[in-house]
Amino acid sequence: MAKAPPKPTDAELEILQVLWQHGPATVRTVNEQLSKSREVGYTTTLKIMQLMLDKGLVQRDDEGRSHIYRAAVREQDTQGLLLDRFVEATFGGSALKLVMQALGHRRTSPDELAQIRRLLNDIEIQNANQPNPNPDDNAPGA
Amino acid sequence: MAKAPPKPTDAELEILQVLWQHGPATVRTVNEQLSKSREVGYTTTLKIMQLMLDKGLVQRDDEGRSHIYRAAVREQDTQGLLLDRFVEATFGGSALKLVMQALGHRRTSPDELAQIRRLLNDIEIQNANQPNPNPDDNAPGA
DNA sequence: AATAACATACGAAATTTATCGTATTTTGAA
DNA sequence: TTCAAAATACGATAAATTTCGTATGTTATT
Repeated sequence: MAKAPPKPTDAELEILQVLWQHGPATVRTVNEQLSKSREVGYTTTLKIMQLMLDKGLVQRDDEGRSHIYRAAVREQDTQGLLLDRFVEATFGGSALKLVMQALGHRRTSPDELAQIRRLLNDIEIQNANQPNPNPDDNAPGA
Repeated sequence: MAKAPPKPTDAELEILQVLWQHGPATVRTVNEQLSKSREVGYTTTLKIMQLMLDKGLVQRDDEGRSHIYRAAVREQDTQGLLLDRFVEATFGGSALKLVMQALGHRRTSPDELAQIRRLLNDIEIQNANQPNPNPDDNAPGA
């Protein structure tokens, strides 16, 4: 079984964001996107993408003159992995604290609040339909 | 005006967590707490705490034989700072996506859901009473 | 074929972080 | 006072990350 790719670094995450949003792209395209927000040399981007290939974070099609890179990890999986680590390091493992901080200390639009309410409803429906998917979590009987 | 302390590193954050929870403490005490979850040498902890002093992340009382360190940054402020950076790096700046991921991809207890609902209610009351007190505060170039 | 333009490969430097060994200082007790 | 225990200070190393220069290879055009 192939080893799971490691946690991406900050620079790698920037590149993944571009690939997730844009789809498969050349080094040049990625570098142009990155250059919109900060200055970065072409060979710097190239090098990082080559390292990402070694780590299994991206795949590439190297036919033709320039190679086409694509993300080899999914956006949601990666965000989830990073979120777990972040919650652990910063909020002592409490996702609730994170959400409270995120919602409580910045402006949140009515539309966003509505989306979150819908999500809460969905979750509660899930909970109602499958109240105890992991019996070890709770005490039996009740 | 004194410069704001920088973003703490992972090891520094670990130490801050101890100081926030335990209150002012010696290097030895902090090191003993850290040693509960992983192996770390005394002088390693000492060194990091000295660097944190230079950076302004902690203060210390150096009377007596051993120095007493205390956090110089508040827990909520620090979490907020780190959260901002994390949201930017991982979710492209969308706090909504972060919350959706945090709530959607892990089990959330009914009690936690209730707390979040209460928070949503509070926020909407705030919004209704003071729809937009300071429009320039948020929203850097989207 | 020669060449300009562009692409990749690779080595190496600079930074940051984390770690720890050793030297020095302080303090309390013998 | 002398000594041992414990604490701090400091230097150095190692690993990871980021950066970029330079060498090399490829392609299309003239």
